[in-house]
Amino acid sequence: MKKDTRTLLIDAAADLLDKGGPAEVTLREVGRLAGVSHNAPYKHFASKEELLSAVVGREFELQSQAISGLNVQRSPLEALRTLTRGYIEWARTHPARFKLAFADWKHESNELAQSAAKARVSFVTLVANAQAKKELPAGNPERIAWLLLALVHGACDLALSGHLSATGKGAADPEHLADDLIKLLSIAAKKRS
Amino acid sequence: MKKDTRTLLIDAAADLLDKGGPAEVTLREVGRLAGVSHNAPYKHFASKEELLSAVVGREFELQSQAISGLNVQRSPLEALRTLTRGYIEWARTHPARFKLAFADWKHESNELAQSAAKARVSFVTLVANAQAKKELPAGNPERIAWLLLALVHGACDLALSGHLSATGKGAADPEHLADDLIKLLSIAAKKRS
DNA sequence: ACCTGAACACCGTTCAAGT
DNA sequence: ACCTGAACACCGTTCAAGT
Repeated sequence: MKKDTRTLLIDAAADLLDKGGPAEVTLREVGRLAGVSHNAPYKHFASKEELLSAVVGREFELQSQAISGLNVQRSPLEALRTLTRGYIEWARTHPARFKLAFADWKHESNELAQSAAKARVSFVTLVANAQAKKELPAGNPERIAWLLLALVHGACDLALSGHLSATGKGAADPEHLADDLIKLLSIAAKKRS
Repeated sequence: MKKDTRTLLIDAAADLLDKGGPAEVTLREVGRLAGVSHNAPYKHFASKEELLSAVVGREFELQSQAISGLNVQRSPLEALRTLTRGYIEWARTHPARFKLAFADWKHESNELAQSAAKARVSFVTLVANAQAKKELPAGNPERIAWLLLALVHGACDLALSGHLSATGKGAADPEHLADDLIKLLSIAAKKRS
């Protein structure tokens, strides 16, 4: 099955992005890697920004599939742990895609917002499941989902930019911080109100 | 008191950055705003990246001064709340500086790392104070400081890139999420072990 | 020591033209 | 419908020269 030019262009852009960030993604090199001329991309994307947006959109799609495909774990809390691990893994292996996914989108495409939103719906469901089993405190599940996501995202972003490398015993990597928050949440869940 | 050229260049770069991100910061325009030629910046900075790095360095310096200048509040917990509010305010009013501060620094200057580290020392001290008054759970103060910083940072980053705008009752802004975490921490502090 | 003006290589984008 | 090659404007960077 041959890939169409559009897909080849996105593949090439993703590769270059991984290699050296958005600056490394030149339309000339993208075209070369895809085997077309340096401005063939304009027949598929209105601008370089739209091409990069397509790369990010595909990332969100993959992520939302990964979440949906999560096997039922021993407990909802365990599933949440797996989920955060996946997010951290993604940020570590594809830092440029991670950074770009949360960059400022001047022409914020509606399509991009939708694929991102889709990826988060399953996440909120997991939280609600954990609440039903009293493994997380009561309250709006979206709010708790945001709390978890914000922490994991922030820890990844700080780690990637080298702002989290504590020395010695204070060492805190994203995995540890995520576990810390989940622990705090389960403590609050067990507290009699 | 006349500002020297170097300061004028940093001022101009910061202004352009606020206006439209790093792409808007062209050395030609920086020079024009500073009243010098388009390549005079090269007599003060080795590259555009170093100029931007200087802008970020100044931001961290200002932040560390702001933390040090925090008046003693009614409680350490209240001081932490004020601190997070300041961070969020900074991210909201200068989103481009915020994003740039945590971008990938290819030539990660040692100077930049130091000014960032300096800004965090006072933060850890605040956490330790709160622990001494039993307002935060025991444990490594750095670890708890990272937890707070990661959450607030992540919430700001998600909010800026439009990934946090929940609809209706699930609405979560950085301030709410920060309060949620501080609440969770104080619950854990009060729990008998 | 600091600055200027010309020049170079590179890149995003446009356009007229080809199949 | 999709692609090509030339061309344009812009930008980071370098260099020889000025005070």
